[in-house]
Amino acid sequence: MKKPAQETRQHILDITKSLMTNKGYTAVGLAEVVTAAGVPKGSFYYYFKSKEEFGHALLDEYFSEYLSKVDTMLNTDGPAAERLLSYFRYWADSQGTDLPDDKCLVVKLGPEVCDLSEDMRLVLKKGTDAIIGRIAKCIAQGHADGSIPAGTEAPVLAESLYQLWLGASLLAKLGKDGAPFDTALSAMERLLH
Amino acid sequence: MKKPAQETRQHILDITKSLMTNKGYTAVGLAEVVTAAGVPKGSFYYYFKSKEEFGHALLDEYFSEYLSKVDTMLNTDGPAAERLLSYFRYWADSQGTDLPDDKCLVVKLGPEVCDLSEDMRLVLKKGTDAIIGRIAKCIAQGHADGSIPAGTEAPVLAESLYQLWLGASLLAKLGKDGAPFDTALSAMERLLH
DNA sequence: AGATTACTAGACGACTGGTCAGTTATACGC
DNA sequence: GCGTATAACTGACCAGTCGTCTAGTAATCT
Repeated sequence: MKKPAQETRQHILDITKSLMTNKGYTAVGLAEVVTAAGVPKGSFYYYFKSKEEFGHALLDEYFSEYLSKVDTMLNTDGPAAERLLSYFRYWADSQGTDLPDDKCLVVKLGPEVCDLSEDMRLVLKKGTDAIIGRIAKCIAQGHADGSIPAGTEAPVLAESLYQLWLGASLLAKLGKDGAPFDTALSAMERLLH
Repeated sequence: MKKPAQETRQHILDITKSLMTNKGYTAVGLAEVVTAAGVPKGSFYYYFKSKEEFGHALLDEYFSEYLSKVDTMLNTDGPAAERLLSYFRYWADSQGTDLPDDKCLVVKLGPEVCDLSEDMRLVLKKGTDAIIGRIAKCIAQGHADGSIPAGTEAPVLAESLYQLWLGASLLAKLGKDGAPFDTALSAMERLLH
């Protein structure tokens, strides 16, 4: 009957992600977490030393998954400009109204938890820096292969694009409508040329 | 000894704004609100029928103040491009690390409360639409007076800029650092020309 | 069998948003 | 001026939930 070590811990993390995505960090209580995961309440503190460490782990997990997804998307063949475009098309698709999962935790949890815990803030900072780094790398490749005209330094342009799409996600969330992504897409095209 | 009608209500709203800005909606309990405002707990429910209505009022208040500030900034003399620039310079200044007040509630509370209450979501939606509207109007004036070259329709460009700065605020919050605003400023300049 | 690790039940005190009977202040009729 | 009706306001209290902890059981290893 014994589960492999840490499998339960992972299960809690997996199950809870969509809970957090929908309701936020503070609004989701431990009781809800353990019920959803089908884990006894008392066990929670065996796997996590506090709710904060739990949130920390959740964010860590999220970024590592997200970054590996980004890496596969940005490291395919073809012109860098096209790869970049397909990444942001994926962004628009996944953040659209419907799907419950895969939502951007940076937008949803970032503002809430970064003031609650310095630890979580640092995870968010490191994660977003990494994402911008991947975008910057792809832009630099675009400069090299000629698919993206030079003009703005890759890291700066990358941060601009990320900001733009973060803001678009926020507006899409507030409006329950994917239209802001069209706006972001067109602005991005202008920034790239 | 009697206070003018609704003065206490207003006082609660005023005092609480910075609390919410720093800790978030769910994380701030009624007890903290009433203590900070120096108002008896029981009175809270005389002025507000629920915490949700209170949050609703807080956001309403925020947008009305913010919009009037934007209006005075965007309705001065001079070329529209300059007025626009001064608005976003104010944005960068006010959202910078130091000042406790005047923080953008759209970034801080938006993602958290829009899933908690449809009412609050609609206030946020209406408010952000209004802000974008003011920016769009200024851009249109810029098209007319020649200070902003034509190329992108004013409403679309306005939404792009707002997205960009919203995202910059989020990154600035996560990094406790105003650098993202420089990035946004330079991206904005490219979008405007 | 004994030692060690893996896991869990349940209760802890503090605190949550919310209620309402009761008190205090104002307004009005005489 | 006084009595009374009405509005303005309040604090003790509610049921429920919060995150946390500890004493304990169950499983595994030596």
